Amino acid sequence: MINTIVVDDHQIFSDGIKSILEQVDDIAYMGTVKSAQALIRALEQTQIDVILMDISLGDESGLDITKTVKSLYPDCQVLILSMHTEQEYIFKALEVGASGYILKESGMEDMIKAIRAVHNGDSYYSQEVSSIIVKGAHKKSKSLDHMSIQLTPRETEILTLIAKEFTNAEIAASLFISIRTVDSHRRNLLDKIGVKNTVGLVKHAIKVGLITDL
Amino acid sequence: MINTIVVDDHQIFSDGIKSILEQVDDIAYMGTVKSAQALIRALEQTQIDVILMDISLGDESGLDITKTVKSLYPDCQVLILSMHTEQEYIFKALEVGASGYILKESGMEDMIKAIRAVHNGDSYYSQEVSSIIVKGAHKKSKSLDHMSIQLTPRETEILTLIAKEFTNAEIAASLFISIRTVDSHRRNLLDKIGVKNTVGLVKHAIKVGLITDL
DNA sequence: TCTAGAATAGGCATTATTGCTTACATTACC
DNA sequence: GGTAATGTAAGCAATAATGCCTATTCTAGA
Repeated sequence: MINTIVVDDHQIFSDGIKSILEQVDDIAYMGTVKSAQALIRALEQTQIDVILMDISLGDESGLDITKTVKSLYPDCQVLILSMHTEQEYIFKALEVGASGYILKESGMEDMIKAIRAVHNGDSYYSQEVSSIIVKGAHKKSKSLDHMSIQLTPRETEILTLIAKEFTNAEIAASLFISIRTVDSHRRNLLDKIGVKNTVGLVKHAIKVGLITDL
Repeated sequence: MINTIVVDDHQIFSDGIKSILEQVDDIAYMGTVKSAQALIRALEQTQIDVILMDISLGDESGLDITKTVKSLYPDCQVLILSMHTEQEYIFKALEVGASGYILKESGMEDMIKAIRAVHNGDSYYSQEVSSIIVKGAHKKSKSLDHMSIQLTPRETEILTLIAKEFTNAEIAASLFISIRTVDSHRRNLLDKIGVKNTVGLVKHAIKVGLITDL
């Protein structure tokens, strides 16, 4: 049985989904929520397998919600239901961790197949969406192998100490340099590695094997 | 060939070490430094296998230096040369990552055996030190299995988001609670997990498998 | 019913970090 | 001899995190 929940603030549309899903044996419709807040609450209380997410929510972005949800509940699959065919939306959806993207104009067969697919751990994109992805794919072939970020020896030293829970002041004291220098290195590291804070630095240090004992 | 360096500010003593080591075929004496600063410089320039560390350095603690060095150069082994037989010193040395601890009153055979042992990845403690360790061992049998820190569901959510590079403000927005609440949770996490900053939180999150994709 | 734990939230102070920018010395390489 | 990279350091501002404390609400369990 696949537990599903709908995130949508268009009453009529979600009613339609409900009546469709209730006719399908292996899919359980657990309800509709109209806001991110309500969704989080529902996830905390109920075991949800697949979220049917409307991408054009009122003031909140369905994509942002997706990102948060996937962070908290990675096992919960998100299927985007959208009216938008723009590449930007579709790729953004992929980035934030959605497992599928179908258009609201798709048929109910499409949606049911998609729900089963994403619950199964696969991805699902409807015909139109697939062709859009293919078109834009070569542009977005950015290197996912960021293993090859070149740090200088000094930067490596600094990063190692950061990942050992040293503060900048402690690093400065250990290496006999000014805190300002450690500051500079730290900022350069954020830039080079492409993360936004200490957390990202630590994860990179672990990723590249700079520290082994967690 | 085992490259060794001596950290000691007692000229006569280090001269003695030098003359002993120069008579040993498989051990190279690379010099003596009198301060942490000089040691770090030397490590940056030369491949050092074993550091012979005087624990009773003038104003700097050999133990603190050891900790820093082991953080930066985990493959570099530290052998403590000490006059102190107090349990406290010995256990502290173990904690900061020293591989061996011998007393200055030990014979040169002891020291040479110790250098070879730690270079080989083993530990080495002279007779007296061993018996002191055994005496104090049962007291210090603290649980190394900190896998069993019990976090509440909410704390787990917060920690997950922290480890995903969310700031407190972003977490607050995601979960629809006040920043102050996230603050509180964060402080409780630091307490519970027993770490001093965000870095420690992230590493714990990884350790217990809260986040899988680095 | 009383209590302990959990989640919530705020006050207040201090320290740490990030963001943006500039600068200088050294080394290595062309 | 010029140039790029590296390591060093700082000014200045804003945001984030940490430390220590109190307090309220709610719920589960004794």
